[in-house]
Parts: sequence; structure tokens; C-alpha cells
Amino acid sequence: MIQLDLKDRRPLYEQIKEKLKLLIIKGVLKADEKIPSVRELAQYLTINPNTIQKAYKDLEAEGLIYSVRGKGNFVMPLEHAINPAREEELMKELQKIIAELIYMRVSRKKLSAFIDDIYENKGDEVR
Amino acid sequence: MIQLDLKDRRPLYEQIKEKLKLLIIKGVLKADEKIPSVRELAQYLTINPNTIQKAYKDLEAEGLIYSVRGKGNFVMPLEHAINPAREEELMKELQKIIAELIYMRVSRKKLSAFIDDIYENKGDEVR
DNA sequence: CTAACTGTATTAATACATATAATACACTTA
DNA sequence: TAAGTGTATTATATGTATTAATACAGTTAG
Repeated sequence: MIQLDLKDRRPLYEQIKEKLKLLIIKGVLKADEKIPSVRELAQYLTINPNTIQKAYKDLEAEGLIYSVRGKGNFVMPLEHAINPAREEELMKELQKIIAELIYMRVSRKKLSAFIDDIYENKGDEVR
Repeated sequence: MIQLDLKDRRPLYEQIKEKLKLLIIKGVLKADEKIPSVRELAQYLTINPNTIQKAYKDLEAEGLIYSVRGKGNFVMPLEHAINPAREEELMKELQKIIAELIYMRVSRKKLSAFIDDIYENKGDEVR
């Protein structure tokens, strides 16, 4: 389900967040579907449960999953996943990246084509 | 020239990088213009020179400035600031952010309008 | 040439972030 | 009740960030 990359300098919990987010965005994990328990995923990845818990806590704060005591963690249905604060955060990041790309002379045309591709594939081709 | 925000949880050198990058992108700092020396900026911000040096080193690696021993640090002219590796990095980040925005039901139309604004203002309205 | 400025590098000390480990407690379900 | 879930706490080890104090090398103005 998830593979960690030790060569990646980012924290493990960041990698876990990213991979899970991708599975949710791509629709591999569907609304209200249960994701692995903290202990289960920790055992599978041979890392500490606390690290998984941190990743899950962050994903919950971002509105992508919800957790139920005694039951598990589940994928937040889209209607509730819409999170204005998170959206604003993403737009700000977007703003910075695009401003830098513009400075580097990336044309509006190239950028539009790139974005069109993402809209068509819905994020499939992230490594 | 630059103001640090202690409430910001990011490292100081990240804040410095971001603010300088913005000044360069917006054209406030022009090609081959000298930026403050590590000691000068450190004194002005009342932080350690090593922290400034780390920020400058990163900006040099990203191709935004160049440094000359004994003289100072300068804004890299655009012709040389174009950095394919950095561009690819930015495109990958872009891909992730947009995929998440699409998941959050942000329309292509809204996104296009946002990007058009950035192209027109060239990054002016980042806080 | 010298003094005062530049960038660069190193080492040490401290604080914070990350990750592991071992527990404990509360809730859910078979 | 037993075994699974999330959640919280404390301790420990390691990595990252930051400050601090120096040192060395190149540039420039006097």
C-alpha cells in the first residue's frame, strides 16, 4: 500500500501523509473507507506507531480523514473534505511557485498545458 | 528591507530566502545588484551571520544569486537564473498542490483566473 | 602596504524537531 | 471479557536550526 524511501530527506510522517493523500485524491481509497490502524501500518512499515499517529493527526487537520475512537481512521467524504482554510493555504503556496516560474520565463502557454494535463489525469502521474 | 516574523514557525533562513526571492522576482533587486553582506544583514535583523549565510547558500544553489569572495552577493541576471533542475522541482510541487485543489473541487475556471492574476501582477500580492 | 570590508569554513553549545520505545487509558466489537 | 481500535505520556536518541566565537582568503580604499 505504501512504500517509504529512506533516501528521501523528508520526515517519515511527511512521506506517509503525501502517499496517503495521493491514494485519497486518486480515489483508490474511497469515502468512509477504513485506512490501516496506526499499529497495523506501523508494523507493516516497521516504524513506530507514534509516527503514523502524527501523520494521521495532520491529515485529519487538513480535512482528508477522520478518526473514531475504538474503530479506526476513515477517508473523509468529499462534501466534508472541503476546507476553506486549507484551500487558502494551497492557493498561497501556488502563488509563490508560479511567481518563481514566471520569473524563470516559463510561458503561460506551457503552464496552461501542464495544468490541463493535471485536470485530465487528476494527479495520476506523481511518481 | 526585510522583516522577520517570530510567530512564523518556519526556520529563519527559510523566511529570509522567501523574502529575498520575492524582492528579486518583483524586480526590486535588479540584475547584478549587490544585496546586503552576511554581516550587515545579520546585524540589521539581530540574528547570527551563519543563518544569513545558509540562506544565501541556498539561494545560490537555486540560481537566484551569486557570490564573489571579498566583494559580496549579487542578483543573478535572468539569462543565467534559468535553472532546469529548479524548474522541474517547482513543477512537481505545482503538480501536487493542484491535484489537491482539484480534489477539493476548485474549478479549472477559478484556477485559471487566479493564475492570470499572477501573470499580470508578477507576484506582487504575496503578503 | 595596511585597514576594513567582503565571503567562507570550522567548532562548540544549545534548543527544537523527529523518531523510537514502553506504557497506559478509553472506546468498540465479537 | 478479550482483542482490536484511537489517544496520551514519558523517556531517550538523533538530526536540524541557531547562536557564538574564530579563523582564513580575497577586495578595495586610503
